[in-house]
Amino acid sequence: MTVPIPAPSPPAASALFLREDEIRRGIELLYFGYASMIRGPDALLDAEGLGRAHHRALYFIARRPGLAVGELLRLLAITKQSLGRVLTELQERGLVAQAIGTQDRRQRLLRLTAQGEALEAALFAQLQRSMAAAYAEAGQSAVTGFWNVLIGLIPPADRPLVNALQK
Amino acid sequence: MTVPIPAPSPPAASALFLREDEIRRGIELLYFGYASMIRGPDALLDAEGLGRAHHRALYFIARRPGLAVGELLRLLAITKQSLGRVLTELQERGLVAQAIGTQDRRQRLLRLTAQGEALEAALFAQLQRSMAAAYAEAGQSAVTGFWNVLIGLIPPADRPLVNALQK
DNA sequence: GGAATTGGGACAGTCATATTGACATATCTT
DNA sequence: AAGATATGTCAATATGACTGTCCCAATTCC
Repeated sequence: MTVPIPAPSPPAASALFLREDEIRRGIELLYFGYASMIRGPDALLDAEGLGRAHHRALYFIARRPGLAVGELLRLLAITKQSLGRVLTELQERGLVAQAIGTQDRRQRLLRLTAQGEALEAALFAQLQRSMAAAYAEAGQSAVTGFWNVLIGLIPPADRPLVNALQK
Repeated sequence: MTVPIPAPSPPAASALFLREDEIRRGIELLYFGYASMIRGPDALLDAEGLGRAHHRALYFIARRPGLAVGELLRLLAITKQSLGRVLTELQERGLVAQAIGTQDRRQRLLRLTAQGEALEAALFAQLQRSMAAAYAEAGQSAVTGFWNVLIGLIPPADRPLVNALQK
């Protein structure tokens, strides 16, 4: 097991956190933490007859109103055929609306309707409940560490895409 | 020189770390971090003709050799019909073996064959590469925060199940 | 000892979400 | 005018989940 070891200087504690058990602990917590979070909105989605794929699309459209279909595709990392069905359904239900791009008229800019905003807000409230509770329980300094490890998991090439979600 | 150097300006969680933007940041990083991690072994799985569901089963059987089918079901949080197909395939390929429980002879205790261990080790190496790099980049104190927030996401009732994976 | 419960397995049908491949149209770039 | 890009659509397929039902063997309860 060859792992990158940061540097020789810091005493004792620093090398230990790359042991297999520590790695497995991180994998498992990431798995169960992620699963627990996304399970929150399931009841609401079921009641609407929507799935998690619809939620992901709603989430990013809410986060970046006016994003183009191609940007959403890159965020979701699925094929346009897969997204097509989801987007069509969301539009048929009046949750999402399209507008033709102003700079590039080939683009279709997506945004939520008032109805879509209401649903997304309700879904978000479920995620928020989990996340806010976890933040509060762990404390602010833990949150910084949480973010930094997760950023480290994302391939550098993908980070600009993720960071662009922040205003 | 003493500590792994984080990226230029690691965005710190602000004092108002419960604001909507901070919550959304956590949701997004958790989403992309999780997705990035589990994408690592995909090429290997494809080459074997296996899917992520097989990997999850292999992972937990490797982690807890001799666990019963019911325990695996609780970890994966799926139905036994869903697990049934996965487990059958893994056994047909000679990656997983069953033994009758010693205390309770109704139980089927699962473990990896030598072949299964070899495959799981290769799959784990992929996960490890991501996670070790993220740990090294973020630094040890970040890892503690990472764990603590993730633990906070897991409903208290489920935590014993997760913690029991640690020896 | 008999009844109820539990652990595991199996069959059948369905659904949600993803895939590949091919093709079409409008628009932008050069 | 030619080529690239953004989007949409049709068709077929795969994966991984679901519900519902039935079954057997072993354990536990009374």
